[in-house]
Amino acid sequence: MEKSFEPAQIESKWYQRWEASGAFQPSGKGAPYCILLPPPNVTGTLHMGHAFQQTVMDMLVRYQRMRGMNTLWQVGTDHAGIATQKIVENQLAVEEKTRHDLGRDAFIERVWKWKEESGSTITHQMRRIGAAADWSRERFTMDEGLSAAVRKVFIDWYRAGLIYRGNRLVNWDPLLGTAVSDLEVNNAERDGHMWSIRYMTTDGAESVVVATTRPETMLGDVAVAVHPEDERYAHLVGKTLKLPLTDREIPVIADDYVDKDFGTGCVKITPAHDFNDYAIGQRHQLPPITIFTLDAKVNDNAPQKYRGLDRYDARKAVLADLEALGRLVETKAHKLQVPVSQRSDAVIEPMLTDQWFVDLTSDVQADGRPGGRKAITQPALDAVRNGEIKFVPENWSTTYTQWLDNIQDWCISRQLWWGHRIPAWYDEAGNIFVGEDETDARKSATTAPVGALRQDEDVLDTWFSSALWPFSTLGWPADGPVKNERGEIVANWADDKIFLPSAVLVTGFDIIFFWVARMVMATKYFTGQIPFREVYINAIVRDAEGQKMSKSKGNTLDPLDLIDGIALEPLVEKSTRSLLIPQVRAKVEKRIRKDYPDGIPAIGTDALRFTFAALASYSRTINFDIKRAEGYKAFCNKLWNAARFVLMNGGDSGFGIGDSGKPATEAERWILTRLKQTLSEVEQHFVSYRFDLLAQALYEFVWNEYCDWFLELSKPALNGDDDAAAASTRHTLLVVLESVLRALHPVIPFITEEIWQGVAPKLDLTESSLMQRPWPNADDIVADDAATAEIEWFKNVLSGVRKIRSEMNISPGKTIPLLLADGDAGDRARVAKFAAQIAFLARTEAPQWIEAGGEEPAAAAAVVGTLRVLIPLAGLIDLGAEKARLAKEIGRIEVEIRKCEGKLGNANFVANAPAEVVAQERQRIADWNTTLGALREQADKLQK
RNA sequence: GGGUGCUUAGCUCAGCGGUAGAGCGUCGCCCUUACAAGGCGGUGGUCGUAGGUUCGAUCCCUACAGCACCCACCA
Repeated sequence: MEKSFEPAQIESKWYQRWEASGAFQPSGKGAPYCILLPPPNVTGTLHMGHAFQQTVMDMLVRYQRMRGMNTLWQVGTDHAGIATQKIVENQLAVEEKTRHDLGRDAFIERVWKWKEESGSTITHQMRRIGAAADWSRERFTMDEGLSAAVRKVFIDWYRAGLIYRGNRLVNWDPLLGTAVSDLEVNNAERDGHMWSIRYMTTDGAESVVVATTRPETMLGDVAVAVHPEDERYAHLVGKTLKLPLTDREIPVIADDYVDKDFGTGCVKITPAHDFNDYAIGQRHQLPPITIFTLDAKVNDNAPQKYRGLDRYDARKAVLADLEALGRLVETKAHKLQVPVSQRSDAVIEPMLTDQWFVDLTSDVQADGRPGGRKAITQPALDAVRNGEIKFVPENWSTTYTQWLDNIQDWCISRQLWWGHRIPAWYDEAGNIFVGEDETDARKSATTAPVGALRQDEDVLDTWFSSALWPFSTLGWPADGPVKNERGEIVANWADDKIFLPSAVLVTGFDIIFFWVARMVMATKYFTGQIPFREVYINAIVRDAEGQKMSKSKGNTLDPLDLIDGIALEPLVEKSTRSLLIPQVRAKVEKRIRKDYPDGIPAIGTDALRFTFAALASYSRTINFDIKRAEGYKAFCNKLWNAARFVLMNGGDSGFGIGDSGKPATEAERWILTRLKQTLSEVEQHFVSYRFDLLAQALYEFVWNEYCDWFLELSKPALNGDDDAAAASTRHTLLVVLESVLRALHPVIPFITEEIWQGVAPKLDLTESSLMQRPWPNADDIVADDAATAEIEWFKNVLSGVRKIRSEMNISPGKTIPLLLADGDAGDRARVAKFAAQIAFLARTEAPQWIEAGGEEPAAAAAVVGTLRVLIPLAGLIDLGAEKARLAKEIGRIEVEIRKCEGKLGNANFVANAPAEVVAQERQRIADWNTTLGALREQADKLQK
């Protein structure tokens, strides 16, 4: 083995071998265990969030596979409608073309071509982090099988009356030219103004003042509303107002929606461009007037002079004209929330358009069939409420249920080209025909179409196909094998439905609504099953200071740069490449040069994964600190070197892993006991998804127990005279190492495999890969509490000596005499048993007992129970310093004793506390008193 | 407005009713034959504030303060 751990060489080798051997595919034995990869966008590249989330999934999958489960990690990518279409449109823009120049077919062909060329970047990057996923079953949301599922779901829901087409007010992105769902709209706080405008009554006798942040929409006003109980305006209700700048007259209406105390208490009503106003318009049968075109310019419903103006230009014009008319009463600064499209940053314009919706809100349809709330929403709500689906951490279920309780119908049509085209056709009379294709649509029609049929131009929301992921990837709805474009079988519902429900969904909280809830709805409806039993909501990865990672801040990290390392200049280049604003560029460059003056060191995949595990508590965010990762690379190196030691000294133990008898030494029986405990803990932490505790348990075991104590204790055993002890120790070194490699494999697969290959032959193991080994079962290991007590004693003795050495400044290399006094028969026996270990590890001469009443030289002392461990002072130790040290120690123990006495002296404590707590407290005080006695005796001796 | 978190060592975080922990940092001694990416030893905390429950509170309850995030929003 190399002297230190070099991740690069190891990683490239093992992943290929694993994948080629078919180790990532379901094994056919054991109970099914499935995890669905949240399909990343084909356009995407791997970021820290992916790397973290995928590490979590990979740990679970590898663990369950070792436990013998029939494990499937279902992977694939999402076509990501808007995002992908935008990328290709941007490419066209460089050629000064639009998608319309190409036409629909040519454009889509171009997107497919782009997808084939660069669409698999992210899946290749996934391999770098070691994802043991079944690539042979990789799917794409627009492949043939999944598209068939989309069509069937659309058609079935349509025929069940659960999908409808309607002219509704929707969130319209004027830049992208499509509707978007409520979820795809964010609110952004902007500095704006509040303008107050005077509207005169038709008779010119009176007026009202309305306030608005969007004065241009007055061109579409259909009323002014006041509160029904507002006495100021009661006499005006029913009268009409002259709408300024237009020749229209609009009524004053009364509606509860209006807040009497806000502003003037008068609200202008623009149903076509505001969701609240739309509702009011409906209540009062006021037909909406749309005043914008789909690209947000004023349309022909407005007066001539504003037509064709962009909405913001129209605002200026309207304000100027109102000002000129003396109708602008007030202008004041106002912070407002502006709805912004997540995908384009364009300000959303509510628009009346024809769209397709999934009914999620009606209880019963006109014809008596169940409505969407009953058929789709309620079952999804029940699944979580009744505990069939469990969120981890649990409180996310509140988020989920509250959203479903207040859900709106889902707008599923998008005015895009890239996506699943809606399987609906219109005849010349506007009748709708839905079916697999035009023929099917005609066939299933109840009325004969008028003239030719024309397919709906729109595509479905990306999340529509994502919602089907839990069952569409398994082959639904086909009744036979589903093949990919290369003719390979990727799924077969008849066999694969055993993987539904999957075990756990690992995903971010940000897509609970977009994806999680919709998967539950669709899967419940179409298969009658829940899609997954648990939802583990993973934390969001932030930078070391807890800031959100963003390119414009320059605090993003590319997981591959952490794995491979990157020099400063390439890092600067890469981080600033896509930044167009010079000031931002300069700021980012400065930050990177400050944060990474030497670039980023290569820490390797294993250390990165271990870091993710160690950070994955139930906390909502994890702050990724590269220092932490470097620490875990050191851990990998530690493991590596421990293995080197074992292999160098271990030789061939002469017997296989199964046929060891009782280990010969206490140290072996102790480390096996600790291994057993560690394995049980790790198993629990897997169940509760506490990867931080899991990583910590393994870290502590390897470093603080196996390396710090067992390896050190093994040295005198291996070099001693007792051949049986040496052979047994050699064997136990190997057995514990091999077990811990198995336990660590789900977290750090590469290094454990590499080391295991060296260890396996020594234990006559015949598997070709660590991946084929079973999970180490804690139940197979025998615990030995007596041995554990012996080793705890030993550690106390040794720590005592080390402390003296360190505090008295005795050179670590110097061998010193060691005397023992007092103690009991047990101490005698232990000293005899561990004499070689004590001498070796404490760097002392062979321990000498001072018999009772014997001559005792001035010495520094450590106390273990009644045993005094003495380092003679002569020439080594300053008497005054030792006295001070003892006094400090005595003082510390006296404080502890006083605390115990305080408790035990409290009658209420003794009366009310559980008996074992009282007993424990009595034991503690007894122990402290023993130690204190020995220390005082020592202090007396020194005094003489 | 509704909801959900968080506040513990210099930093990042575990612990969540009975002796305050880890990693990193920091200080001291050591290149001891697995590992200086290391070894050994140390320093460092009135567990956000104020009440309450309890024999006992960092942990449970209440209020308050500060910091995040999600949802819905008054024109």
